[in-house]
Amino acid sequence: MFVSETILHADLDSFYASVEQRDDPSLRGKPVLVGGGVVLAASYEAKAFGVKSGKSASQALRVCPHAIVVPPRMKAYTEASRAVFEVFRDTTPLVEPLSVDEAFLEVGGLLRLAGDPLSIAVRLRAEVRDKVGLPITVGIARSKFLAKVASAVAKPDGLRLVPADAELEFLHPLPIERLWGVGQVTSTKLHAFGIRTVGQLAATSESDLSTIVGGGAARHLHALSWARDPRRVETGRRRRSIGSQRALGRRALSVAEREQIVLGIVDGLGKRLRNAGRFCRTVVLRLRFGDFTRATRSRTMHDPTQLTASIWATARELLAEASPLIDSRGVTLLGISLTNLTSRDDPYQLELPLHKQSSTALDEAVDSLRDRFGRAAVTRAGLLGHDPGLSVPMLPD
DNA sequence: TCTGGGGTCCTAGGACCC
DNA sequence: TCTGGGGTCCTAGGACCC
Repeated sequence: MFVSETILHADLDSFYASVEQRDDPSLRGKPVLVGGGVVLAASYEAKAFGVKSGKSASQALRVCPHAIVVPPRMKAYTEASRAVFEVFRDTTPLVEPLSVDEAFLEVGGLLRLAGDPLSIAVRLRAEVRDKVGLPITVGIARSKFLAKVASAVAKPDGLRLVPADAELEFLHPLPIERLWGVGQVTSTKLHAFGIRTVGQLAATSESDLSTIVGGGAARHLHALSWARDPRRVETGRRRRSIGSQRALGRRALSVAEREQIVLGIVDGLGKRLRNAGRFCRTVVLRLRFGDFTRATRSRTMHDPTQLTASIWATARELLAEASPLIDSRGVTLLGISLTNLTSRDDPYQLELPLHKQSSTALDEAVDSLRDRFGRAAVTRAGLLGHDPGLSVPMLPD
């Protein structure tokens, strides 16, 4: 027996709201909104009224006046997420998390051990329901993209398999908004050319498409519309950035107040960095203004760091440089992102143009490397043996 | 009418190096 | 001395997703 539909996309339904309904029986079967100023999650009973997450709570209450608003309990969601991922990893070691509430699972190698993907998915849903008490939807297909579309179509509390020989039948009638990468902007552009369904997009040539959305997006969307998606399930993906931000309201803040806020953010990020055993090299200051436009200012440091003091020194410089911008436009949000993340054991690539090095220059290079990595780690012969670069373990801070 | 907080990926120009 | 082409890194902005 050979099965090609081996990728599962597992997605918890209205995650935060489902946890609230699980923990408070009086909320079950009722429209529930999680969040304060903004709706973080809406139960399906609320979604039936057209409530979407990301909208303001006051807006949501206008279309769904009898909705019950509850404050978020992040700890409970983190714990629920951990329990669900435990079920995922009991199912297969090949799990690729996408967020707190969804993941891809590759189950192709489990045929003898655990059965075909459909029965694995049935069991997975039952287990999440039994052990964690939450509804979960699973899509099954030959590719990540189709598995994700399948679960989106099957929601809530559903299961959907897209057979390999019926992919275009399934895909082409769907609206273009189902494609990964089509949001508000792209969908408006495509609608202007009469392209509303995936089938219509597939019938448009890639070169015509590229005049509407640009070359990169055209290639990507055209491939997806013909169900071409070669990406495999990856287990070892690491976070590429961490960040934190604060909405400030409209009141003008003094320089000291702004610094206090950013220092608080940096302090939290430094702790997260150290807990994760990671280092950053680039600090990004994020700003949002009264008219909702945004700006960023960034600086890359010479050496990777996980120390709050080093990050703060850079963040403070960026903040000072952005002062004129802030004073003239009025800032309503301050945030910091840390990128260019590395770990202690990542190899650090040194560029040494050896063919141009004089003997003296090489000696100097050896000395400076020994200063940094220790005498034993670097030899002159070792340097000459590597052309043009040298990999040594990174030893930040 | 009013827009939170956490992320990913892509593009494009300029500096710099070979 | 003038010239080209290619590659990488940094910065800024933007679209998109949950």
